Amino acid sequence: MGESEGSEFPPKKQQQSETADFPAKKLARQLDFTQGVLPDHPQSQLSPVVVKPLSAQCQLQPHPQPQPQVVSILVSPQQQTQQQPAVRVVKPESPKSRPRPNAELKDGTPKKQKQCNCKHSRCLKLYCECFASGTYCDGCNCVNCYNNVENEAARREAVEATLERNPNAFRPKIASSPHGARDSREETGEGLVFVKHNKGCHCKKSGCLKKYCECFQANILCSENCKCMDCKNFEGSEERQALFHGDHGNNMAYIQQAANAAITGAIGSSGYASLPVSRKRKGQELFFGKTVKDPSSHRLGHFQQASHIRHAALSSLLPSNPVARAGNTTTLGSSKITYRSLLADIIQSQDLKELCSVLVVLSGEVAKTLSDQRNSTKKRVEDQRDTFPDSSTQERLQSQKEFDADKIVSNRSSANHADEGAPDDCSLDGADMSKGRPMSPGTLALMCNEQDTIFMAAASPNGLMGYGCNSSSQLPCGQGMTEAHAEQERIVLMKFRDCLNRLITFGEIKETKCSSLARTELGNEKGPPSKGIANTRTGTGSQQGPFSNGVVKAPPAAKPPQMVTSIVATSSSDLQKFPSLPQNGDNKLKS
DNA sequence: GAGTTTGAAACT
DNA sequence: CAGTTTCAAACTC
Repeated sequence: MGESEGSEFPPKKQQQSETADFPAKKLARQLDFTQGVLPDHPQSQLSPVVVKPLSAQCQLQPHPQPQPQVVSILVSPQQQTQQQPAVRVVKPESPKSRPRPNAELKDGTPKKQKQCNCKHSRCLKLYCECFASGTYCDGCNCVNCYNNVENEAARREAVEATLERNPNAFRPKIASSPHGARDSREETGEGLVFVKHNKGCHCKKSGCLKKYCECFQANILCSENCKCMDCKNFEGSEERQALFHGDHGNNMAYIQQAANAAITGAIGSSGYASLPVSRKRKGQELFFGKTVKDPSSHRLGHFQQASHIRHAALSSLLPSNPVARAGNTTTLGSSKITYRSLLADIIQSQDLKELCSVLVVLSGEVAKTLSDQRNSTKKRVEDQRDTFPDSSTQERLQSQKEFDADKIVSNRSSANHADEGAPDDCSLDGADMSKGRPMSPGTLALMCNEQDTIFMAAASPNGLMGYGCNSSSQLPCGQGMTEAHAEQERIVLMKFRDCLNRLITFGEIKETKCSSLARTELGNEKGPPSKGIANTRTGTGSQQGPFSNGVVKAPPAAKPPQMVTSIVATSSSDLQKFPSLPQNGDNKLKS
């Protein structure tokens, strides 16, 4: 009733002529809004992902491709007739992370768009979810809707009014904490992300455990921003845990799927939606200080806590970079689902460099060995030609030469396997990389074309490819050079494959641990809930993670850097078989 | 589906 | 800023 129905929204025909007088600044701001791209609103570029309520969040949702989406409001006027629920076009994406609880179906399938049911607000106030989310009403069940193209003037004015009341009205309510305050943080599949409700809720009766509560709705814990009463939406809350763990089975499957996805990379960014885990308890934890609390690290988030600390170093190769994505994911609000590969912690950018160095060195060494081999063979042939000038002997010598070349390959392969010792390597080696396997003309042509530009260029800084060049210079491109590079490529690829295999193995180990952890955690939480500092983990302790509990056989090197080092170290040991291998590279790997 | 409850938004 | 009203979603029956 408080809204003067008539005066506040003049007839649309009139209004549309008024809009031209907006100050430029205001107009620009409105344009931001009307285009669905709000300033500082990164999540507007992400696909809609739905935050499920705690009870429903146990299923792994298919992750929409995070392809950027222009969220300009494009609903055509023809489709925007008021009160036309029958017409249902795809609504532009919400630029706002305002909780959109109905944005999905019960089975977890994302729904296109929330349909509002406004009756008295004309869909021009924040009461209206469509309006609040910066979208036109489309196919809604609203009455007397002005949130459409036909009433753009009125709508714009309403936007203006709303922004004057609250400049952040259309900004995400749920956003990452700019300073990464540890309170109210959320552990996601991607490591810890600091999220909180910007304004906080003010719930009184719901205990912040119903969707009336915006925090709960957004699947975050209440934070110090909240002014709620009798809040139960904090880490360690019995009520909350009871709610959350209503369905262990799904949760477990969820975690398992997540781990599998991370390992197999079946999902692009691989991973899983953020579990409703660990955040901070507003009251008690603030009382005890922020560094100690975080019993958070409870549940799935255990092993991800370390990654949270180190995530800044993750390379772009990794499926998800928490740092890069934190802004997006955390401001998603309703679409706050994050993904992270289980391998994310394992590889650091420096490790990739090391691996590349190893491969380059290995390549150079192969080239050198080949070159030496050919030189010796050639010399032998020449010597023998002088002794046995007959053609049959020449053929035999040629065969000998080819045999020698093959022998090099064979030696390399066996050397690779000799010191790897990893059982998981056995199945893949050798067979599919058959030595002496003829290369297709296309491959040969490719090698001839690329060798000087890519492959050799990569190694040339070390001067290692000089061997290959020397070798090549002695033989026609189609033969010696090609063979040399084929061999180099083969060895390098094999080694790279071996590294990948090892990486997979580590990932599998990690998966196993995660699964066991999840089981353990779920089992433990059936018992007395952790509250306050009782189960507080220290920051350093959490680094160690739950893997030290012996539940799962720990890998030889549990820490990511060590993992990678050991992965690459295989190459290092291989390189030792080459007497002329530069020591620095070896030492580097071993260090 | 109707009625009730709830808390954010709007208003005073 | 606090209190009240309005509003629409969430919830209950």
